[in-house]
Amino acid sequence: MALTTKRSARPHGDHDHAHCVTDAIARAEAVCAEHGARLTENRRRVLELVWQSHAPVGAYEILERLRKDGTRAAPPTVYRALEFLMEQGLVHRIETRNAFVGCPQPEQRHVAQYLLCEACGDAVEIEIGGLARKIASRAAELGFAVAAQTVEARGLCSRCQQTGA
Amino acid sequence: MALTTKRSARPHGDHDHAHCVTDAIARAEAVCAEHGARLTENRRRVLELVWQSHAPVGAYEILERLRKDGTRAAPPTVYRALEFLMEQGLVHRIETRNAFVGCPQPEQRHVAQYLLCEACGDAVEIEIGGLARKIASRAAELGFAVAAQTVEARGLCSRCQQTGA
DNA sequence: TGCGGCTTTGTTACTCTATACCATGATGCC
DNA sequence: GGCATCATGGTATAGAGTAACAAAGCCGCA
Ligand SMILES: [Zn+2]
Ligand SMILES: [Zn+2]
Ligand SMILES: [Zn+2]
Ligand SMILES: [Zn+2]
Repeated sequence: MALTTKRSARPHGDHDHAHCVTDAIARAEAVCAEHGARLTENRRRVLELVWQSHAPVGAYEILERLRKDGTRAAPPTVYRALEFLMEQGLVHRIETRNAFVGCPQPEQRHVAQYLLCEACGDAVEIEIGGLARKIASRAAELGFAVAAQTVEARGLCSRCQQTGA
Repeated sequence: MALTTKRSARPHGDHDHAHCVTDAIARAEAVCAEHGARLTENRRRVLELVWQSHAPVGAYEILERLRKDGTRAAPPTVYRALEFLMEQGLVHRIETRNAFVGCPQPEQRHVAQYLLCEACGDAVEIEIGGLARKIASRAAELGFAVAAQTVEARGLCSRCQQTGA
């Protein structure tokens, strides 16, 4: 039973998204093994559901999908899995949407920076060189010690700009 | 009936906070006049309540305080006022806290960037030179048109670092 | 093999945040 | 005064997140 199709994966379906998912799971296994953490069935399932699309997905949407599998899940089930996945760096939270998205680079810890398309909902994780450092160093000048950062830009992706015009 | 005191204003009460509030209101009047917008009694009151502290305040906390005034307010009352105040640039939303804080520079539109202390709750609005531009230009390289940005850094302010140590 | 401690999950019941919707009232322009 | 527009009141409900406690699974060790 395929979780995803090329069509549903990305509004602009131009890649083999099934590969995104299987690849993400495989890498998650490796990351968890490395960390000595247990990627249980629930956690793996939630990760798959998060990876169903490149658009951030809400916790309650995950919950619905879990229930369609026949499992009787409640909110804590989902939130606990998400918490674990975030601790492992496998999933990031999109603050401006109260939603979650899979990380394409879980092997190395990083500050996540996002471009969020307001038309198609897509989220693209980027890393602007020196940006995180710049924020931390400016904060340090003010005596502030940065522990975590959130950088999210909203607007229109290139595809949606063309479509809308 | 004074809205605020020096003590309650900032965890590290080292300034005349009453002045912050009256100044903020005065400038809000000017900004609204400039925009041809109406700073009604409700909106002014909500703005005052937001300015009660330099820590972001939740919508329902504002609601409680409104009710203590004797007014029978409901959530939409608060959210509508906040929406208006944000449109006018008088208030910013802190995404990582689902809370709102007054803008110290409402006269000129800008992207708000914040340092958020996890110990005392204080929010300091900063503007890191070139940061917004850098984000927008990197996005543009990827064909993405940025409409709005969120930049929030969490950690410890200088005072709380000393206190904790 | 069975015991004891730890981690993970199930379940219930909330709290907090935010919005949809419709009715009512105020404002200002002609 | 009539009318459009803006602002508020008020109810109900949707959406997001957590507290608390019980049950089950896993692991190392006797
Ligand atoms: Zn994909
Ligand atoms: Zn798009
Ligand atoms: Zn102040
Ligand atoms: Zn502090």
